[in-house]
Amino acid sequence: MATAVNGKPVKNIKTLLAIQSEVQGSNRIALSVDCVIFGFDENKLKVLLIRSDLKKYQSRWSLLGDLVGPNEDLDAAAYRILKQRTGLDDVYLEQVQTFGTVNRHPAGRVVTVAYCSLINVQHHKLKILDNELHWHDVLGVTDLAFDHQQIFQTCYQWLQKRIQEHPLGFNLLPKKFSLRDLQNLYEAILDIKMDRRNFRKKFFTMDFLIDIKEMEQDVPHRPGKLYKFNFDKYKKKKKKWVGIDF
Amino acid sequence: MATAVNGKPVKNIKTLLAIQSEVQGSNRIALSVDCVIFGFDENKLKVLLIRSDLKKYQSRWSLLGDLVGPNEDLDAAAYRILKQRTGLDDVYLEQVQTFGTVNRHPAGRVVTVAYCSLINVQHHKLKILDNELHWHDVLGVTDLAFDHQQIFQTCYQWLQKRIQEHPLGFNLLPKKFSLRDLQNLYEAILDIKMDRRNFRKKFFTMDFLIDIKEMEQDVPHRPGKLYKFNFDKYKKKKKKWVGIDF
DNA sequence: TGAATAATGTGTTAAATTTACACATTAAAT
DNA sequence: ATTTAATGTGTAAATTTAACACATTATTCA
Repeated sequence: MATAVNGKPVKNIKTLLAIQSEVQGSNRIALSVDCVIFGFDENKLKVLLIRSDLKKYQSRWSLLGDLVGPNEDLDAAAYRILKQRTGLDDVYLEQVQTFGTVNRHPAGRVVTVAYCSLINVQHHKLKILDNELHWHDVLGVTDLAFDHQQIFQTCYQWLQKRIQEHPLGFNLLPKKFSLRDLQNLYEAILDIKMDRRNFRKKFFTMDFLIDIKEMEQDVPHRPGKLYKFNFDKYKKKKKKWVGIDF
Repeated sequence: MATAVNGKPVKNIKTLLAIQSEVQGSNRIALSVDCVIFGFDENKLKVLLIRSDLKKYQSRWSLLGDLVGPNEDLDAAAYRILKQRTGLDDVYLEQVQTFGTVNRHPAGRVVTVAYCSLINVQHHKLKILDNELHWHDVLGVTDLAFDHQQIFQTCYQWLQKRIQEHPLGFNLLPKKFSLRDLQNLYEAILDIKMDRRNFRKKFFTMDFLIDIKEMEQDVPHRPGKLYKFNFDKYKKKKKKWVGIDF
């Protein structure tokens, strides 16, 4: 902040106290976090939704959100909401975008920050089911409450881009996984089919997969090899991408 | 928002009125926008900074920021600040990230949303110079006030990535530009040297440059051809990028 | 027990893209 | 007219991507 407050320029040098009065004054806005929690199950990308509390939107599904506390870090609020709603912590969680249109929420001025998370549906069973919390197939998500459809779309597109540039996907898989598991994941998130041979070649060339010399169990066909992702090696290699492309 | 407010779960169905009381109650936070305005001049990337108002940070440079008004759209606040500080509108402006650590600002709890802008220094002379507003070479920016160094770094990295995926750069150039102008721009923003022949080939292959059959004037060497960017063609072609790469 | 099934695992080749690099051309300056 | 300092063009090698086929392995079922 600088020499103007809420549009009114201030010519004289302001003291800390003067700015404090502005910060503590009427220039305050309700701030919320909305979590778009993606999961992967039965080779499909899912998203967690709950029923909206507002009667006007009673029949609508909405994202998992809550107000940010006055003494709560923004990131902490996102993790709190995820924990409260699902009982889970220690999962990947990233800020995506802030939505701040004046009339986006019927209860008044609420600016909301969208966060994304990816969790493994099978390995993280939901412990809380209030407000009909459950997984929805992302391809069938329509007509969400408030501006949540827009927030969801933004996060879905963000995820599709992000997963091609960072190894997010491995947080959705068990520690040991087959290349088929990995490909199913990418195909589900990107909603495309990929060539199995080229997909393998791609990941082997990247050289972040560790062959753990184990095979799949209890599959009704030839079992595939199992791999682990080499996070340490990835962190060291992080390449500086240069390549104009639009 | 859903069935919890500020960490306290709410079991019964809440009415719109009840939620309104939360939104209008004490759960409100000062919200600001900080603009990181990049410019290009003399083949160098610059950024606009002003002197901080706070005595504690008197000698520090800071970003252009202000509180968001209770009835002001978030994007509108960013454009207002840019306009107020520079007199300019109709420029490219994008949201980058929100910073919400509790103690990030000495005046109290202020969550800030960072926006980026790219303007042409030579063609947009600053009309307002309060608080020693002027262009700083980005490579020499250190020790900004508050957490502005972190915000600046985030925006700088964002810009370097963004300019490789979207034709932002053309907003920095005059409508007619030479390929040398374009390359200088990319080299300045990415802080690297590029091969002139391959750079040309890249942009000609993209096929978004229009040869306007004019030459540079008043250059102390062989004048280069001038081009325009074909924004219409770009909008139509926008490709869906698929290519796992990390 | 062995044939059918449904996966995994491995190349190979052509096309496209990226990288490295060299020389002729043009206008201005001397 | 010569020098200078750019622009403008092209080619060849290396790398990456895309399209595509067949042998292998474990299971299932007749």
